[in-house]
Amino acid sequence: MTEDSALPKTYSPAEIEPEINTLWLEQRAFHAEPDGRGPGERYVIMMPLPNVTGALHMGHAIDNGMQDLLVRWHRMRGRNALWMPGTDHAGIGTQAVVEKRLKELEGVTRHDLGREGLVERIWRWKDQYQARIIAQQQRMGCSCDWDRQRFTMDAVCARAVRRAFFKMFSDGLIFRGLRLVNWDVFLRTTISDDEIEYETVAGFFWHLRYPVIDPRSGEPEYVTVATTRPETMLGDTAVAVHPDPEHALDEKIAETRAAAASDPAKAKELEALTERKRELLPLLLQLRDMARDGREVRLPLLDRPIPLIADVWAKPELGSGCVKITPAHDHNDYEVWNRHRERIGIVNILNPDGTLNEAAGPYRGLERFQARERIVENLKELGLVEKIEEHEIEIGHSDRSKTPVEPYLSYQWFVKMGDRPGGVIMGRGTKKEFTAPGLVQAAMDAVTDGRVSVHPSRYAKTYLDWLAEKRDWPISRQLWWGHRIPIWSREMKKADVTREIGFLKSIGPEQAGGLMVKAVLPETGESFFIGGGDTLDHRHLPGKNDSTLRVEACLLEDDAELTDALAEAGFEQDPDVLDTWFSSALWPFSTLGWPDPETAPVDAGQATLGSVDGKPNCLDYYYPGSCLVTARDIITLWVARMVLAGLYCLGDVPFRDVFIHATILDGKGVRMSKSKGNGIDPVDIVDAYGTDAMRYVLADMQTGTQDIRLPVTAVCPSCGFHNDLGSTAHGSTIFSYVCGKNLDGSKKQGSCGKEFDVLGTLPDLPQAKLLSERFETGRAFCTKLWNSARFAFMNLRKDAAVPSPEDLAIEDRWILSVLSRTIREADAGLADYNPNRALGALRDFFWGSLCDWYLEAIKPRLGGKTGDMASGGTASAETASRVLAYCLDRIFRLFHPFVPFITEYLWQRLRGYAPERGLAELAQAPDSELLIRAAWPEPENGLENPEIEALFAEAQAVIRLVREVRAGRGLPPKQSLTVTLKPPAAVVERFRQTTGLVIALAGIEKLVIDTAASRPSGSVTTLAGDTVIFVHDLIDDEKEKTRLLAELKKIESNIASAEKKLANEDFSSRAPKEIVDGRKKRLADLVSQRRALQVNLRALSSDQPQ
RNA sequence: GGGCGAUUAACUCAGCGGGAGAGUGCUACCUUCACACGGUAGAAGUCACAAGUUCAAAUCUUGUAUCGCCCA
Repeated sequence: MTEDSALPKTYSPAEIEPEINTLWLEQRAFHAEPDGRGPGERYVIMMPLPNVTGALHMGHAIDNGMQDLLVRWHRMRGRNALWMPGTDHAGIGTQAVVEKRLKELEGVTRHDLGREGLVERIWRWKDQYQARIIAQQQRMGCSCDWDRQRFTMDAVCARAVRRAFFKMFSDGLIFRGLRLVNWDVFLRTTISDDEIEYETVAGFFWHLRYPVIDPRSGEPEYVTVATTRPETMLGDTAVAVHPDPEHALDEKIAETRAAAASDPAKAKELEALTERKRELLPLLLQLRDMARDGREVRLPLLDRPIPLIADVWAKPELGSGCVKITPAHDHNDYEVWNRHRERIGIVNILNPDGTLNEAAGPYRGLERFQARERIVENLKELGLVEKIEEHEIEIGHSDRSKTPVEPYLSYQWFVKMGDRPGGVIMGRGTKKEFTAPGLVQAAMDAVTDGRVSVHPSRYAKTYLDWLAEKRDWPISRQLWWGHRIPIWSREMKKADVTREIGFLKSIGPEQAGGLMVKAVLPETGESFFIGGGDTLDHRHLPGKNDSTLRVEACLLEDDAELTDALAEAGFEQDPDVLDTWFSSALWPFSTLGWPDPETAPVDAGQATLGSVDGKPNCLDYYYPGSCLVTARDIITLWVARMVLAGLYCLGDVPFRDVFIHATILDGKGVRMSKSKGNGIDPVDIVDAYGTDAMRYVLADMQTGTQDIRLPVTAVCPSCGFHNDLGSTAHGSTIFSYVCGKNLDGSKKQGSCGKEFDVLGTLPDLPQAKLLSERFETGRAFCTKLWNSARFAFMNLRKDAAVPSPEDLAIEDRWILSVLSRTIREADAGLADYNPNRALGALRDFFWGSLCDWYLEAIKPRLGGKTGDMASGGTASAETASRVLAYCLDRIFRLFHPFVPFITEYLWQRLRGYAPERGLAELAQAPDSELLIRAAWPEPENGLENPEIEALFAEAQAVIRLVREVRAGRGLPPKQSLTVTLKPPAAVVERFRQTTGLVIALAGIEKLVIDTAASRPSGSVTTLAGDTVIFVHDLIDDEKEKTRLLAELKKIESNIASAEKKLANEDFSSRAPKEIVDGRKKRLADLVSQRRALQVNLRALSSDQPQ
């Protein structure tokens, strides 16, 4: 190639990125297949599947960026690297979004469309968003195997879900139970704890009076209870008082007294408590005795007698000291009910849609908040409202529908997570089968014994703490979008079971293997497995002959013969679907075709999961995987469940490592999210700065300790002014801003002052695009990489001869040495999940060593003739060209996982400019058609040379000092200088070796090296260690004398402190020898510097030549 | 209330027992032929606070304050 065909002058990511993407996709560069590489040579990452609720955000950008970094690194290291992409159906999230849109755009509800109709609409939504997500991921350079992408509801995953459920059901790990759940009255489904957003709002404490039934003499007429939700009183089944109020109060008083010692505010509280004890305790004791006596109060409005009970949930230091108990509508009260089941009942007053049911008597049919008003009004009329206090309350809102969540009593399906009698067989039927005490324990053990290691390790504690509670996992959702629970059930008399399900005996053996029937006695939860087909066994059914049993049939497949037969016999399929996490938990192996990759029903055009050409199938080959990469908020939800699902289904952990990366925050340290108006779309960043720039910055900020703060900039849609949201004033809403308006009301120059919105939901305001200027660093880096490559390409000699070791100049040997150390450091950083460390090492090498020093050093060699070489010896333009080509080859490879597009693009050109890039016996650099498949560089121990590095560092010091003199005096760079070096005789040869370098890089015209030089008149003197540098013809001697005296003073102060340190007996005797020696050396250096300065000063004073 | 993390230059962050670092920003000079998204040089920090351990503390221990996250 010629200089004419050099790179374009400017780096333009928008031009090169699509071209490179096409190249990779055409070459199927991301595709992975089982081959001969052994278990230690495989690298597998299952993408934490983004859900199809919406587009990707910066959280996905960091998550995918980290995964791609690891996958590209391991792929280049020669691993058979599979990165499995896919998307998650996100049951509630997606259904909520689609339902909301239906209502907004078409004014219809899901009940208008019906189950099938709604599901069909959601599939359409999913197709649209899945395509968008994949497009986003491809723009981010994700090197996933697109031939294998999965969706949690596709045929392969659905089959795995069905199998896992059937297996768990058959093992007695799945049961149906009555539980108090978080109910979303808008979506009419239960939601998990982590789908609730808590918000503190102003509310009230209503103090209600419940009349005591038949009060005896001296007894109170009323018991007062306080509540924030008065309508729940309709479901009250008891009033509780503390069983030992005196002791409880004393404890509280003691605690407050201790705190009051240091906090004056507590003193007041202490006083109030003491007062309360004096006034209230007698009443509480009396009520406690009444409770023990079995006395009752009358529930107003419904006129229902309810018992007084003694329970520790009643806090004597709060409110009236008594608390109403509403087991069906409050989690704490539910626990109270569990403790007093024999005395108190449980009454549900709500319908699924949030209206009151028949248990609410006269209030039935009212919406919950209407009922509240009516009830308070009626109680007031009866004189039963003692007082109303203002009170801040925390209200949980469903983060899907934004409506207040109601605790609600309902039947749900659960997985038993705790230890089981006889244990649980894990990986049944596999070679790795073992018995664990229970599912959760198995998952805990895997982390405790190191089969799964968490990075950073502190997150292992989060994982273990959460699992240690061993809570059962609620898996049913009252939704239509998801995997429907494969249970058909009906109730029947125990005596009739044999006759009623006898028809099941007639089914064929094939279907029988996919059928499991269980009978449950609802009152106690006792159950018995009847089995399936021929094995039906009715001998040990629970309950009495006239008991009603619930018979549950679980089907492995939707076999039409079976479902028809069941329907005919009055069985109905459960209407609920499974929690999304149930299918996500199987992701590490459902994607690989579990339970049988050979028959996995992959989509048309996809790579098969079964065995090809005698190679292992994907499941055998790629399971267990290598690493799970995710953010920490998902540890409990997902990581733990994947581990236990993998152990349960396959007997082995799903991955060896868990890499928890940073969370993306905005400039104020607030978690970035679309709904908060601070969410940046990664595609906007890519448009503005390029993918590589984005990835570079994210990798550079991933350190393992800090979260990633990205100050958010809004680009004004009216004038294009960049507004930092942290310092811009809001407009008419909290999601709008005024362009250029500072928080103090002043206006920034160049701004238009018009209002804009950042959410895109305010109809009257234009929406601003959100960026972060933090990414400029990344673009600057890419530009530097581009320009340095451009320079190199213009100078590389295609036909350059391979240098032999003696051809190498000092700068050649130096850069090769530094490069090898850099590779070592980059590897260490990557292996330690510290991209910042790896990238830092690479950048320091590329920018700080290669560009700043090596390229500058070889410019004269590249441009000049053989006789015009900068650093003497046998160095030549050809040698420089070869070394440079080798360095570029290494650099492109090393940076590739971080900035894949630009490196691949430059690699493609480099192959033309320098087809041969190895250094013969010194170092190999085999070519590769694609950089993505090129071999990862290894450190070259033979090239590392500490002596050369030290020699080069000495030359650098001299160069820097001369530059400092130049800059300090404002001399133009063009002005050539005459310099005399006066090194100690012992090291003079060292400086002779680097003369050429110093001349070239310090802009020196004439350099004299003379161990006996005296200070030339008018020269500036400076010191590099104990070498004196004279820069000629610059100043008058008096000024120089003053300057030298100042410098002498500084050195003497340093000497004093060094001497003091060494004189300290404790230091010299106790500190390690190398530290003490280091100090001694430093002191010696200082002393010789002082001597040199003194010599110069004498020369100035006496005017005598030295 | 319990747990985890953070607090280092104006900003964003490294360093985590032995001379305070980087990038951005700032100042001065430089459009020299790869790069002004650049180069050279420079200014800039009681390493949150307090006590302790140590010959030596930004670094280890304890406590305090502030901020963030997770769990109840």
